[in-house]
Amino acid sequence: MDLDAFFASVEVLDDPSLRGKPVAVGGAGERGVIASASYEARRYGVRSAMPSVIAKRACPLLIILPGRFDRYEEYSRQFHDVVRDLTPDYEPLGLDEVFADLRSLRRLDVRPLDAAAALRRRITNELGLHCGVGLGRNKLFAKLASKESKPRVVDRGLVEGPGVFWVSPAQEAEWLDVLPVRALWGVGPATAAKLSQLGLTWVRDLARVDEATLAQHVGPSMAAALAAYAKGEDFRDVVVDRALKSLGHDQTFARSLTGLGEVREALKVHAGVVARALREKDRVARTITVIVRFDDRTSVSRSQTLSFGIDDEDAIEAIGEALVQSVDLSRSVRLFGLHASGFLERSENQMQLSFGIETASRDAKAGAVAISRGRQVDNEALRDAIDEVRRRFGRTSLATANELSEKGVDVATQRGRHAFGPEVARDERDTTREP
DNA sequence: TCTGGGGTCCTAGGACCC
DNA sequence: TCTGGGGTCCTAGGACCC
Repeated sequence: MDLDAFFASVEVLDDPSLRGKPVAVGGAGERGVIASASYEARRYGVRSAMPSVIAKRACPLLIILPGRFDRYEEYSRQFHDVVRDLTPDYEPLGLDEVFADLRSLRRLDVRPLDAAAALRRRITNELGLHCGVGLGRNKLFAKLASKESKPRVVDRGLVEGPGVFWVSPAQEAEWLDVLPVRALWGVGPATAAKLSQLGLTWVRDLARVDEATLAQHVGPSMAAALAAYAKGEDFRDVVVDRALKSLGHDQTFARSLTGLGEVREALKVHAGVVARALREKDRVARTITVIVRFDDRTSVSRSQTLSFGIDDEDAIEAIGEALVQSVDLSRSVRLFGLHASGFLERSENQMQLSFGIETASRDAKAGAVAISRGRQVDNEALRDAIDEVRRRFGRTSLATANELSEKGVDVATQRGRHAFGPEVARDERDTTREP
């Protein structure tokens, strides 16, 4: 099941004056891309993943809005609530899509086609959104069916989709027969090119090569998946409650950064974002990774794994600093990313916390972390209060003196007064909240 | 026309342990 | 003296999905 033009549709719901207009969500700048486009925009050829510059050219009146992901998450939760009423056996994929295992409906004597239609009605009535449902014997056919359920643009006009589509077992073979390999899960541009070199364009072509040969070109894992798909088989289960494995923050800059100084400034901001995300999700991370992409779009990454988990900005920044130092920054940097992985439950980390300094001294580059860990314990109450204020009033409602100085506020003259002004206090995206 | 940001998974090499 | 085979963990890079 997946929501139609999700981000763009939420924007239209929240601002009805956008209804009927070509709307997209994405980055509007020179380096922006489209994340989601309304059907009106799609009539002009606007598609997700398209560079915004191209989208504007295709559709000069296109309205490109920045994403409001907190809002999309609210809708996503409601979407999941409706799905959960149907079955608890579902697996979200991003914010706007779920795979659901409907076998439990059999016991209740509910037909999947009826359940799907009822689900669509509820999504429309309760959320004001539209969604398509694809039914099939496994994820492979469900996904194909879901695509078929959607509205389509034909000759610049919009053609309604059926809303619910079922690939029945009897039809599976004929569906596979006309399917290009590129349409399969996991086959992107690179794999499609490799397969093309082997003369494999269609799914039916895959059936005539043996898996070992395939594996030499695309690896054993991909080969096994492709061999299965060619037979209409799909070994992927619907996994309920998939655990989060990593989180991070990447930013492409409108103007590339040059030199260690500018990268350090980005690192500081990123460390704050990642640290807050870890705390919000109640995780501590053992591995910190930095990613640097240069103007020629080549990337390098550096990572370090500690013997204990961290979740505060000072520690993450300290590790990030050491990692950034090991990157040659003589070329300008279009993207900087900071990621955290190797999660521990906070309770699993307690032992490490009390032995933090001793443990850290065994980690080659983690001296700085030991210091900030000591400080973290002292400041935990303050930190939690800061998190809470930012959660309620927006990320920019509080700023450190350093951040204010960077914004040009003369912190020294502000002592004894509230050292913030409207330019930093107000989250520009949300004017309904008064800090 | 020139490509985001949130993620997951796979591969390959090296270090290390038993 | 030179050596294996099973396994885990870490690092770096790449492909892919929404």
